[in-house]
Amino acid sequence: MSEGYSETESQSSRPDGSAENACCTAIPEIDEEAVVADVQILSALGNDTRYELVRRIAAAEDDVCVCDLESAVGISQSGVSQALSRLYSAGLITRRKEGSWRYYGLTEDAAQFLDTLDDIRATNE
Amino acid sequence: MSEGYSETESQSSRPDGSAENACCTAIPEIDEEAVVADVQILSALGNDTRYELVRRIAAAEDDVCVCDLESAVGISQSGVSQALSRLYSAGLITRRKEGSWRYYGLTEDAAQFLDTLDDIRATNE
DNA sequence: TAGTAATATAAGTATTTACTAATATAACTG
DNA sequence: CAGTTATATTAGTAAATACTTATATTACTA
Repeated sequence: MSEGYSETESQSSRPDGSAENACCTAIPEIDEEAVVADVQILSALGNDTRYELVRRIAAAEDDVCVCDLESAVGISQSGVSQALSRLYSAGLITRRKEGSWRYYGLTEDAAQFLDTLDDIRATNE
Repeated sequence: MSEGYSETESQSSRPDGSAENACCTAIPEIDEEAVVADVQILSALGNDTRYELVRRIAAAEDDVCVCDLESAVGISQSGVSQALSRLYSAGLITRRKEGSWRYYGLTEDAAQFLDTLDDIRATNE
C-alpha cells in the first residue's frame, strides 16, 4: 500500500496547474522487452568482477582461457566460471572449446558498449 | 584464501606450452578509475526500477517531476526518491528545483548510453 | 584403464540491495 | 502563523547477489 499521501480526490495542484499525474508531460509507456534485455546487459556488466573480466578479455589480442582470468581478478575458479557464464548469457562474451580449455572472447555488442563507456569517460574530463 | 588447486610450482601445461598464466595472451592491467566510474553507471542503470525511470525521463519532452515518476514505476515515493538520487550521483540525470517541485532530466551521457542500447538491440533482431 | 587438469555445477552463506514505513525538511498557501 | 504538499532522509527488512567450498564433468595423458 504505497498510498497515504493523497487521500483527497487528487485535486492536484501541479506546477502547470494540470490535473492527475501530468504535472509535467505525459509520460509514455516503454517497451517491456527492451527493459528486460537492456537490464540484463547492464546488470551483468555492472559489477566489478564481471566488468574487469570483460575489460581483460577486450584487452587481450586473442581469446582468453579461464585459467588466466582467474589469477587476474583474484577470486576462485568457481567464481570466475560463474561470472563468465553470466556474461555469456547476457550476450557479452563468446565461448569456444578447444581440448580441455575454454576460450572466451568479446562479442560485438560488448565491444560497442565498452567504446561508449570510453567515449563518455573521455568527454567527462 | 582462494588457492588450493595449484600446489605444485605451477609448471603450467598451457595450450600453447607457455609458462605461468600466459596460456593465451598476456593480459594487460586495466585502469582502476575507469572501472569504478563505469561500474557506477552500469550498476545504477542495471536495475528495472532505475532503468525504467531513466527511460521515462528520456521519453518525456520536458523535465519530469517525482510525482509523475512515482505512479509510473509503481513503487513508493521514498523508493523513487532514492532511485533518482542514485541515478543523479551516477551522472545519469540532472535535477533542478522549482518551488516545491524537483524536475529531473537526462544528461548527455545517459542519452548516449540509451542510444547505444537501442543500437545493440536493433542489430540483434 | 587410472590419474590428473580445466572447467562447470551445486549447495551454503555473508553481504548487499531495493525496497517499505516513518519521519524530517522545505516551500507554498490560507 | 498552522496546515499542506513535494521531496528527502533514516531505519529496518526480505530478498537478491557474489562469493566460497565441495563435487561433478569432461578431456587429455601415461
